Amino acid sequence: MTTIRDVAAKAGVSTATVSRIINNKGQATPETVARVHAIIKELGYKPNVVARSLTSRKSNTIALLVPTISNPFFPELARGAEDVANSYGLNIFLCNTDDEREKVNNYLVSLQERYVDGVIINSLNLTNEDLKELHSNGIPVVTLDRTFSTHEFSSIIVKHRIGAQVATKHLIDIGCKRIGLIRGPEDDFTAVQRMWGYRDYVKEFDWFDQSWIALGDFSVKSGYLCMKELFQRHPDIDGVFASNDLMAIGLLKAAHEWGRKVPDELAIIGFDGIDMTQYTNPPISTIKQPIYEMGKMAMEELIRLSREPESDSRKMELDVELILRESSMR
Amino acid sequence: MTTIRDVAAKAGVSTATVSRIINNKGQATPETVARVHAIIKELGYKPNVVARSLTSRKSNTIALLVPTISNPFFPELARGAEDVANSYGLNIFLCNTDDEREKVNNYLVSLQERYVDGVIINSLNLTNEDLKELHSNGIPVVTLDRTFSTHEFSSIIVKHRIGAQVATKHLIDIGCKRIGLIRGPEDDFTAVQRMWGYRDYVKEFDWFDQSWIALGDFSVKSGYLCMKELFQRHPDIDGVFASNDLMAIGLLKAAHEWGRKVPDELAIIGFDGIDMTQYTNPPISTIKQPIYEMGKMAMEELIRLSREPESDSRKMELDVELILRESSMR
DNA sequence: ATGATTTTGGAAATCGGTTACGTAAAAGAT
DNA sequence: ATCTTTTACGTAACCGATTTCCAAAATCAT
Repeated sequence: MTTIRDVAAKAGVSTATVSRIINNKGQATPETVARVHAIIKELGYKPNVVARSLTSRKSNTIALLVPTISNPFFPELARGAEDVANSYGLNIFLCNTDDEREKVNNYLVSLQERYVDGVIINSLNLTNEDLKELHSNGIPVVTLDRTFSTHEFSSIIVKHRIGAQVATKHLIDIGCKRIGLIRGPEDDFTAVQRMWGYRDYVKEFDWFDQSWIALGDFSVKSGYLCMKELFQRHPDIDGVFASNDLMAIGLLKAAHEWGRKVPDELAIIGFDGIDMTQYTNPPISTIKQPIYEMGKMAMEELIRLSREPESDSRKMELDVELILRESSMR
Repeated sequence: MTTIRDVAAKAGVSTATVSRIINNKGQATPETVARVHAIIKELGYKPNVVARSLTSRKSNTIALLVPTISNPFFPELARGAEDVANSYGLNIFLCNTDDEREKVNNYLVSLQERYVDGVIINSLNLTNEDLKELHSNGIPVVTLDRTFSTHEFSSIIVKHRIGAQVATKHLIDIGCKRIGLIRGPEDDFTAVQRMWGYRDYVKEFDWFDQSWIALGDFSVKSGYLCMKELFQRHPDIDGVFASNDLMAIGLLKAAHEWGRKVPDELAIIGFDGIDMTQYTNPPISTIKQPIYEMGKMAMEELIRLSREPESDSRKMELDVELILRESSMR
């Protein structure tokens, strides 16, 4: 391993000079600069990133906290973030929190110790205090799909409520008369938003009441179970908005088993826009979120924040898109 | 931030002593140990991991190199690895290589600079030299689904060929007379193994020739396209082994479009055992790999290697399991 | 009680950089 | 030609640990 001292010795200058030249701070004669660069190349010198981290308190590393990478929503997001990170020479720590308070906390502690340059976080069980702490340590944060009252960090939010409105309206438009909702977890911001979007459109119907809403947990299986529940409660159901695609896939399976023809007897629409929805039978209509884009934007925002520490945080809202497929074509 | 000096000062000892006590090396009076520990607790002192890395040349970090986390095979693997890592207090760098030589290379360089403690790698375009270099830097490596002649690192391999044999035999057993293969990329080790497994069983039939093999790239779309190709070449095809589940899903879609009833007119089996196969219509039979387990084992092996630097590397082979579902039930 | 051996713990170098401060030389001003 | 300002670069402290080497103190042997 060649160190900055080797370079300095061979170039006949001090390590300070070499350091200055590498980071082009301060000034130096063109000749010195050239000579040092030549020797750096000759020796194949590369600054030790760990040593740099120690003084700079930066690590060229970003942490990505997600509930679990197993949920197909997140790999896409991670990929978007990683692509940007990679192009800036940053590495990514992958952290699965399972939405558990303790894991979130452990990660937040260990990440700060490692001088991460920023954190992208999508997780329940994230407190305002966590974020304050990061902020006070000068670590920029971008939250995904969460809102907080404080304005010390940026966030990216998808228009869940509007998306859910579009989905519900679409079912109404194609002639559905009894529309159920399979919602997500009660403490999940996105699930709540999507539920409101659904309610915005069905609340005026006199058939509507709470019993048209089944409580799922965003897993395929829960979509399946919730659909069975809805069939039992309301044999006359003819349309369902599943608040994510995985549940829509489960729902579809339940519909087949129950012998309901999709879309003719039961129209279906999901939310997220994961790849798989186009390959089910029939393909499932969905409200597509710009997942990859979100990852990209989050990372870009983080990079911006770390380059301009004094700049204001931003709240961004992303549009969703209705993707029409066979599951809701009549 | 409280440093080791703060602790030393308050305890009235030197930093050397504190360091020794923390890492319990050397000896110290029980009283001193107790006092220092008390003060550590009192001050909430935590050793700075970056500073530690600088001297130890270790980072408590493992890198995971995968082609792309977007492929649903890898999140599961990553999750297995992360769970183990997390329980040992290690963090994971997620690296998407897209199987590109340049990305692999860039990562390998930057990871070594960061003193990663080990690398789990699943990627084509990985050369023996890359591995040698890691080895000479004392960085343990576990490769997944790749074999190399050198024995300086561990590897975990799934019994692809046997799995493919089981799959093919299964199709024969249920009465398929004309069985096609949708294989994976030519330079992919797993794809080649699975192809051989298929050939092992069909080579004896006189109907068999190369035209029963379509070349896919492990994506859903390519499964779809390959199936169309096979239908055109062999309208009498009545069974297909798709060498991964994503392609099986694409294939299923093609079968529907082509009006072939699955499984009665066309039996289908995939490979991998990704979650989604149980939710398609019909659910797809598959050869299940222990994906999560693989990630776990890889990480455990890596930890073993880094704790016992002199120990021998291991080559492990994992069994696969035939999962029977409707797509191949007659 | 004295010398030999073992414990305990401190001083200082080290890991590989960055940076505040200072000084000598060069450039500019009068 | 002299004084001031600027430029170029070196010295040394520092980031926060670990570790080698060594001395003082404690324990043991005779």
